Amino acid sequence: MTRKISEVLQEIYQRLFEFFGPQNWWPAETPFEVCVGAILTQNAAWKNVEKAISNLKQKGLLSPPALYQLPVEKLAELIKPSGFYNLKAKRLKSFVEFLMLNYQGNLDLMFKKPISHLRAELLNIKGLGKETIDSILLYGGNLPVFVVDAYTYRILNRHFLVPEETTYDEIQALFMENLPPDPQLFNEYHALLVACGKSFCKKNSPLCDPCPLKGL
DNA sequence: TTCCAGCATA
DNA sequence: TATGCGGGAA
Repeated sequence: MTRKISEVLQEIYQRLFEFFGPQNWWPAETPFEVCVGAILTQNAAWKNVEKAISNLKQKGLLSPPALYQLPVEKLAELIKPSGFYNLKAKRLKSFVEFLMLNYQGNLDLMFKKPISHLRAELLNIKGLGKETIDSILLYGGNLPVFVVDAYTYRILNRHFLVPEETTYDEIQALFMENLPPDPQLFNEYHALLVACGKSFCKKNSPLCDPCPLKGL
């Protein structure tokens, strides 16, 4: 008797929530801070991103107009702790330019666009990939988009729920077609998968025995 | 020395 | 498909 995917996904969520509790994502004061954090945290530890964001905050630069004016070299210097700083400075500038030129720097306006249109628009910005964009949509815009990341893939794959070659879109569809389209649920679910990935489902030496998903 | 809330390029 | 990008923490 093979269980329905939706039941398995619900059980994963329940187990993780009972073990870890609410994760309170995304740690940011404003939607714009979510966007900046989403770009800065690309393949970087969040602790280091916090330092970079703190630098921007201290200088009063954490707004679309301020970053729009700031030279990319200055920006790179300030976000150094988050790593890949020259690259990420360009990416931040690209996003802010997009936001200023198309939405007058107004994120509320941007998030009013139909999700599929907006997602396609954002995908055209160099340096914004699917995970970054979906994080912005879900955590910045409170839109019902499921965020997939390396932890999500690893956890599903190790439990034989998806094969090796599964794509981002396929994993995203798996969640979105088998769960109610609830932003709060998607918010908590992704955050819990990250928590599980960091604590147990590690890249090289996974701790399967004490993992809350053991025996799934 | 590894690894991190990825992405673009060749 | 592999590689560059990179500082900071474990």
